[in-house]
Amino acid sequence: MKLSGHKKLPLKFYKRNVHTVAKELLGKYIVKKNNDIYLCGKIVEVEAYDGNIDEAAHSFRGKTERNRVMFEGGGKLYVYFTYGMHFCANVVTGNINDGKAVLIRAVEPVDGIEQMILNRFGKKSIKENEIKNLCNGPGKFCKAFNIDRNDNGTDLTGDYIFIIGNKELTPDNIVTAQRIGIKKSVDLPWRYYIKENKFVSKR
DNA sequence: CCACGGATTGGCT
DNA sequence: GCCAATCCGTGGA
Repeated sequence: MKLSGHKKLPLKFYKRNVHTVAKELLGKYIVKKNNDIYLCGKIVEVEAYDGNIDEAAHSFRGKTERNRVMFEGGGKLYVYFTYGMHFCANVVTGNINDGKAVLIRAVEPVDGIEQMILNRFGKKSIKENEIKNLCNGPGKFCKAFNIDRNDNGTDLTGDYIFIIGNKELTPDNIVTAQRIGIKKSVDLPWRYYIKENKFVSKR
């Protein structure tokens, strides 16, 4: 795809309500420069986390060394390590000290797919019907995009990791559902994904 | 100070 | 469907 055809999202985009940002991130393209090539994926599934009222949010009990990026204001990438082996990436939203972020749960591979395959499986190619397994989960997405603790705190208005697109890309068929894999605040319907998209982690 | 368990994944039954 | 893998931040003692 042509990166030049889309505009990089400005800081203003991120400094808004976490649910507004979550839904508007759907359909947009997240880009990461990796080994001189651009990895690009269409965001198809996200979850909102709000430290004020959401016990499942890392920010719920206040700022710590681990979650401090969640408090640095909209437009940063918050990356954390979990289960002893996986990384998950979040787009921080709102203002400084809000403690709100959007977890990227799944993307549809668009560009740099060979490099994603290499990052995920350490080999050059996979079967065509395995492509949907490249980034259909928060840990899988980070592995494919080579996102780890070094990327925590990345400024998304820079040219290393950023998100591109415009308002027209926002899908009109967004499903709202309960979040996945959490034990607290399980009833909050804060998971959003594109209806019938094959690259969503779970339907 | 230390035991617990997690915003997950993949392999095996 | 079930469960092990494998760190390390965090909360309770």
